[in-house]
Amino acid sequence: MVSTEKNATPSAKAAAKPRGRPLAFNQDEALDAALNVFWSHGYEGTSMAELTEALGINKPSIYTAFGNKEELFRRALGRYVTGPAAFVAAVKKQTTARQVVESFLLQAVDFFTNKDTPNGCLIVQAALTCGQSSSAIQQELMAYRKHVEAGFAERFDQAKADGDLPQQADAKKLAKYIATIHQGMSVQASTGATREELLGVAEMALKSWPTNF
Amino acid sequence: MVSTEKNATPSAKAAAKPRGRPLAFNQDEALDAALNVFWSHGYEGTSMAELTEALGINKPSIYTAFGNKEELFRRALGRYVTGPAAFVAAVKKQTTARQVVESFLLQAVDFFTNKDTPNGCLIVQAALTCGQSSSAIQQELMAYRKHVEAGFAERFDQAKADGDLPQQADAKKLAKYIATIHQGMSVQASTGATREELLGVAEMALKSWPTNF
DNA sequence: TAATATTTGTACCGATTGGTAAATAAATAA
DNA sequence: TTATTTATTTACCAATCGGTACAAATATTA
Repeated sequence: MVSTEKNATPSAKAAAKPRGRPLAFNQDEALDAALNVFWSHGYEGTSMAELTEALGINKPSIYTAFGNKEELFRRALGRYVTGPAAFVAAVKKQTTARQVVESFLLQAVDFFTNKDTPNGCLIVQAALTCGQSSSAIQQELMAYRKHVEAGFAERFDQAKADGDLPQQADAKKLAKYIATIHQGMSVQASTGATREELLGVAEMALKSWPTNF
Repeated sequence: MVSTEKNATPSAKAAAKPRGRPLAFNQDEALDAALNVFWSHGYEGTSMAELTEALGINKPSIYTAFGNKEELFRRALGRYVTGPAAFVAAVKKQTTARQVVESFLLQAVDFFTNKDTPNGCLIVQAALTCGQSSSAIQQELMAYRKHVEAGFAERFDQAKADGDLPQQADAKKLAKYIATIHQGMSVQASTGATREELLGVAEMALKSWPTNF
């Protein structure tokens, strides 16, 4: 079920009036539905038949709107990164490295065990589903992971400059460490770990965090 | 290519002489080949076509020998657990909890990055590949993980009794912690992490291990 | 109204999925 | 040899995969 919605607001930059038959669904709602399916079953584990049912849209409409399955996944992934998983990029704004990683892991626990969304991380879930086709998707996901990890490493280098991490700290190593914890918690969550159990894991992982004091 | 091999040794308990046409392949070698494919691509990511090519055996022979794809996976999984992954159960024989977990993580690093085998852990790899069919396989893998984790928890309880873990230590929590590290390292390994990087992760993870001294 | 543009539903495409029927080949038992 | 048993080969099965041709439906423009 996708609600029909007309853009009834005549804004300043007038939206060009569409010529033909109007879309019977909302693109963003459809993408969110697709995201949920991919998030649950991975890329190759999701069939077009599942998608048509979840989106409430027939296949040809999906193809005219999004291109193909791979493009649909990319669009859904974009929604994921800027939506529910936006906290991953946002935590770097915390004032100290310690606060960054603590905020990251604790938010990840809540995120992974949120009752309203599939358990675990879409990117970890989809990255491991690899039938040697879809290698393009796989490499893209790997690149994204590397990007996130590099972002944390940069943040930790900044922390060393700020003086809230010891000079001898290895930023890349620390980044890979918390990425590994994150991915491990994702696997645990997608196979049934509870919020309390993951909080215990995060707490233990934080104990080994280097300090200047 | 699978070598033909007759059981030429007339042992005490005489092996019943087979009646019909002899098998043209060695079952254990075939299982090892199947294990390698499943290990690389997961359960659903592996097709029977890939298996026939990797084993060098036609499909009907695979089906008469092993039943079906699911049974073949189970058999391969058995070989995995008692073969290359046997160290997981064996490390519990170490004399202290600290030695158990240290030995476990360091061996896991070498195991995950062994050049002669696929990267990462078959069980993590296959557990996340889930197209809602094969839920039987998925639950079996989850049960196995739980079993391993429970085994570590038991070992840590023993360590508390032995006095090499503090009395206030939470055995289940510690077990889930190292299981999470293990799974995270597996994801990292299957997406390209090097031995040195994983050693860094393991080293950091060990820093938070509780001590009595 | 008629003409045009776009989306929809139905029905289908070739390729691949896991799995098998049936004939043939290779062994032992009589 | 002949009968029996088992394994192999070839060729095929229905179901599903991602993707699409085509015509009916619904909108704007003229």
